[in-house]
Amino acid sequence: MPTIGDVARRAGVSRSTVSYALSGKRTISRETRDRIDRVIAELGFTPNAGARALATSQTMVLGLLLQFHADEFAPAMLQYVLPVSEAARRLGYDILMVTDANGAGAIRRIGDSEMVDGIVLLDVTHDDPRLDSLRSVRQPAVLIGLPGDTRDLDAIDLDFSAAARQIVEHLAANGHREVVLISPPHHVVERGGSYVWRFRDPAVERGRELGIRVHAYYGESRPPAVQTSVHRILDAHPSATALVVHNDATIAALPAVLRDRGIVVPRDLSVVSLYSRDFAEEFSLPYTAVESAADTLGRRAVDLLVHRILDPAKAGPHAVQFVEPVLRDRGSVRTLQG
Amino acid sequence: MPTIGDVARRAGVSRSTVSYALSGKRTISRETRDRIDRVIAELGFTPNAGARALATSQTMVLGLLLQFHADEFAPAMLQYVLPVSEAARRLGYDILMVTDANGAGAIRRIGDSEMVDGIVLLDVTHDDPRLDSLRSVRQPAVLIGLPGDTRDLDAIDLDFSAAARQIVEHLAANGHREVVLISPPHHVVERGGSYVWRFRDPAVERGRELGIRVHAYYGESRPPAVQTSVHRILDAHPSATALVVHNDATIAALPAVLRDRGIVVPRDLSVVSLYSRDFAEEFSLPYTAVESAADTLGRRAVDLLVHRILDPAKAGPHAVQFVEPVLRDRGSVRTLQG
DNA sequence: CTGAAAGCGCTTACAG
DNA sequence: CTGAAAGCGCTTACAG
Repeated sequence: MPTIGDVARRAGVSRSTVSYALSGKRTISRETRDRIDRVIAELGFTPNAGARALATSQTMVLGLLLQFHADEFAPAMLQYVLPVSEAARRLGYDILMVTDANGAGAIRRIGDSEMVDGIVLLDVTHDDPRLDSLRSVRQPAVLIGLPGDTRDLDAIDLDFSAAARQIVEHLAANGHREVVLISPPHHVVERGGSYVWRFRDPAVERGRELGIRVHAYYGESRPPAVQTSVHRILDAHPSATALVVHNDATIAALPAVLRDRGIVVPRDLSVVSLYSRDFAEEFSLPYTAVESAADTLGRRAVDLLVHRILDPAKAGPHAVQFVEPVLRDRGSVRTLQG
Repeated sequence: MPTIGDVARRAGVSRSTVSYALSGKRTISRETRDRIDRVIAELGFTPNAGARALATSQTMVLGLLLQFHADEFAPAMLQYVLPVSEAARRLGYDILMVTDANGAGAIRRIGDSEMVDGIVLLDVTHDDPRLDSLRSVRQPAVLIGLPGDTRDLDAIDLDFSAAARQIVEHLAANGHREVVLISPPHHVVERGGSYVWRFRDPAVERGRELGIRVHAYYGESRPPAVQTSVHRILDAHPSATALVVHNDATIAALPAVLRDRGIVVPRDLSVVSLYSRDFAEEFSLPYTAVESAADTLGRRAVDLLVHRILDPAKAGPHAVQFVEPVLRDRGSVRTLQG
């Protein structure tokens, strides 16, 4: 690979002039610039990223920390990865994807060695053991998800509470008085997946206010347990008129389960859920749903992070941002006669 | 962050001594080493990755090129990502994940700027437009998948031909004479997904040799088209005794489809497929299958790549490696009476 | 409008 | 067993 020195020599200028031509940080005469450009093209010169990082203290790389849980429905993860990666590229950043089982250690490793300018943390839990590392590291970070303590950190997540209220209100407006809620599997709660209770509790609460009984259950993460659990839950509540599903694995399996039971939606049962547009497409789900907007979350997380990297002062104090969910009516909720 | 100079000063030695203590590339007295180790721990020193890369011309990062196709069943992709990432970490490498729509340009970018020491290419097509870039770049690469022209490149893939023969032979051994094959969707062929014909053609051929009629069809990538296509295909061949599925979306939907038709496997129909163990678990699939071994492919691709990075001479000429598939009998093929 | 020089933080021959 | 120095390839004050 040619270096900036090769370009300079061949163009008959100094290395600094080539550098400034590249960065545009000072004015260069038309002819010099043209000559430099020509030589760069001839030689196929690309600046060495490591050297540039060393000189500028900027790597133009963001760390993306993922955790794969063996007991989880896999398609969920991917929904964040692509939007994050694309948003980063648009802003000139590459993505260092880190999947170490020891996330806290990995953060220190990529942070202290200055491999990245910032970090995006996925799949954040209530008591996430990675947060201390994150705070100990020079680089700013953005969490996707909501931990118990967000001190010194930026976080962004869907407003699950608002999502729950929207759904319950939609059901109330259509005359429903008894509904069943299927949350993510219980092990997600144990792991500290706060979105479980941040959705469930307001759903129950808002139901109470509106005179709706909400029977809350945990779902399963995989077939065939998913199917049998739904059967069991529906068997237990024959008078419920609607099913609220906050669990990807369950909703993906639902069409088959309902067909088995001879249930037609919304004639025999109303269904509302919470999933992303991508997910709905992937599994061709016909249900009214609050959109979890993984792409919006991913994109905004990156925007936030880059903003804080480039202009920490202007980024202001650390904060939690909640993304307002949008209910997309696909007609799977029946209007009951008073 | 403290630098190697800070450590040296505090330990009362030269920077080179600290460096050698870190790398172990020359012997250091017991006391000096202990002193250095203590100071490193005290200061929390971690070498700067950019500086090290500049000095050694090694970044200890591998590029992983992914392509997301909007028309594809998403869970497939993820199966490779984790094994690649874990294998890389075990060997001391991090992963730069690149999802640019313009893969060829991205390869040049991360290659020419020396951001990576090597590249793993996923989702390789027959006429992959990224291969020219790959050849133009200094770094070695390993493809997962098989292009038409592998000149100057290492590639690794499942031996789809052997997989097809194993399956057909398994059916033949159990007395089947007429079977239906569902391949991936036709757009995968158009995109140059050679694994489609590398499986289908030998299946048909081996069938001919063994006196088995193989009716070959393309599947769909999503519900509900997946389901209706299976119904249509089965309707067309009432006398077929077995179904061979080489399509993730189809096999994931199959349990529901067969239940709809009142078909019990293997009583009424035998089913054999081709998928990974992870996939089988994710969707709880009970079918006899040749395992596509995404984890083995990912791991061996990384091993190969790192081998070629560290010792190009010993790595020998570029080659294509085929991974021998293993048929895992789950009892979904019925033995027919002669 | 441009250049010479210092510096970023490492590694590694060269010397002793 | 250890150190002084050069060098990796950039950027950016400092000077003119």
